[in-house]
Amino acid sequence: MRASQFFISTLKEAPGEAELVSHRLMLRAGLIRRLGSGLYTWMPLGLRVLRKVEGVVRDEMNRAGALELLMPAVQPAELWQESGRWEQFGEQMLKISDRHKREFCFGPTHEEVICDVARRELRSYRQLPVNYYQIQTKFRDEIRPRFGVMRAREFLMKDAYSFHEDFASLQITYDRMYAAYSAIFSRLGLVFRAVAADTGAIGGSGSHEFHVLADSGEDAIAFCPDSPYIANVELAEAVAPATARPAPAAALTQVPTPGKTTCADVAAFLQIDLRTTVKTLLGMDGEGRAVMLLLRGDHELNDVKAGKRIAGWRMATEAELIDLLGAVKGYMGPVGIDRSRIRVVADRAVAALGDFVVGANQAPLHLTGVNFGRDLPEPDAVEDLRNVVAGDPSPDGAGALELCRGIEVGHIFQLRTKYSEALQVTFLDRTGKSTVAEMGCYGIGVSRVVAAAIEQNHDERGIIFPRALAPFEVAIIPMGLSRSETVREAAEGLYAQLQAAGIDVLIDDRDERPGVLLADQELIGVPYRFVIGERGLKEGVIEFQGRRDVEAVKVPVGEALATVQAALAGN
RNA sequence: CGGGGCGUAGCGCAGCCCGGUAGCGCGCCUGCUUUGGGAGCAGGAUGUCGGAGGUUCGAAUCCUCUCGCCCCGACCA
Repeated sequence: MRASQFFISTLKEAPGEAELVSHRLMLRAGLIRRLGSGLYTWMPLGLRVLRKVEGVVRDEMNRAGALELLMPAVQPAELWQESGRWEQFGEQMLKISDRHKREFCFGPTHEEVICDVARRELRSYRQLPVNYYQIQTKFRDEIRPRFGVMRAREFLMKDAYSFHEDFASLQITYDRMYAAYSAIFSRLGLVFRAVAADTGAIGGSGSHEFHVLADSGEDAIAFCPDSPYIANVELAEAVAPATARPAPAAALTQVPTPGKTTCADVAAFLQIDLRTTVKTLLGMDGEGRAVMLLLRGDHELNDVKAGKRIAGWRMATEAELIDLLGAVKGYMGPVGIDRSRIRVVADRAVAALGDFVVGANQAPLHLTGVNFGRDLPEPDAVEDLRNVVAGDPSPDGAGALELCRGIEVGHIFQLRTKYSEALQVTFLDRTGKSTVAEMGCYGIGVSRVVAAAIEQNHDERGIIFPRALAPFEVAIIPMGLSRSETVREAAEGLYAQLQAAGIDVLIDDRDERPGVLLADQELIGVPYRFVIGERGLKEGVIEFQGRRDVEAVKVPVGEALATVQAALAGN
């Protein structure tokens, strides 16, 4: 490609809207342009990158035996009513109606549609297993779109859905997808981890998320450096303390703590270890019954876990709080409450505490030296309610957990029969019996991968694309193209040579100063470049430099092709 | 949705508090010079000051309403 014939539109300064590095760089490099909140145009340069990701994904999906199809982006409401998700999906779904006032949605996902395809087409176990996939634009009306293409409302996704005669077959395909995903993200040159995950709103049983590791990631991941254990913090189990609860040693004492309404404040004020304080959270279960959650002062509630242990869990409203405990915000506690009205669920760590500190349910007072069994009844239940923290023992017993952050770029689920049941995807099994198909689903956020890759690969000059996603693999940058016939000949010669060799090459023949050409190449993230100038040509050499290299190397003109080929092969 | 903030030239911003009819840098256009790291000089173009209403002799500036966007929390690829 000739830069003069292409469209390179770089910005020296990033628009103020962009916060995240990848977002700023994508805007500055002219990969994307914003149309509205969560809506982006992929400019020619950015589209090349997006297409490269697609290409790798498609290639590996095909290799893993999946079949590409393309479903409509717009889907009729009836299908979603059938699965029960028309209402359930809620505000995230963009609902639209046609001229006949018939209702549709812009597909946020395609389980319903694929099930419709499957139930019409699949009749016999002989047709199974099948794995259909598509690369489609999705729309989810996110509560808060942000970080550019990272959490856009409209985004490009690869979604695959497999159908099986039994669970064993699903397991095989699931494992194959796991392997395919690993191959995809490896080929894309990303540092990633497959992480045990919560199944979230989509439902089902087994599930893994694929995370590109980056400090800016929105997900927290717990892993054990001494074992293969790795899980999303949402799911990671906080194991019960190994030590038994100590016997009460201190007397129950009421202490005034004016203005100290958080555990940290109270601990600092009383000069005690934060780990001996207990925080009290009041909420409601799905049936409107009050539940009090007890967590150690240094721990955080894990909402996903709470939701799983207590069906319909939500935090209490101000009014409910006043009704149940009086207006004692900041001074709530489990001592002396009406246990017939309020169920107490303690986190495992709390259950192992003795002589702890809680709010006294009276304005400026806390209680110290509190003990279960003596000062208040044992909790009604002891559960794992908290987020793990660094240093917690690994659930597999192999060592201590550490935390890192990741960007979720892929997710695979064993859906089992949740959708196939609702939408009646049945087939005749080996015995001639009508059976509901087992189902798996497998997503990759194609557009998000681009942002994640940049998040992981950049420096102060710009993007450093891994070869597999780079818009161009090599840039030829001639110094003074318009002034030097020698330079022109050498540059054009190399350009033709690289093109003939099938290398994705950009020759920057724009009438710009050298500084501009070099800066643009670096911003855009082309992984390799040749700089061709009269100075070097006099000695018969041109300069070759990898985007991460500090210095260029001088290469004899005749060896240029072999040099890039070697570099590209090693990448 | 709740909490914070911002809308002034293509981009980044100043001006607003204390009303007097809009400015800076980058970019863009023309010419000359320059040419191995985002050039120099000279000349030039560009604004419904987000929108509507109000106060005022006069509004980017004050008031009211509205729209859009960004940031922090619950969602997800």
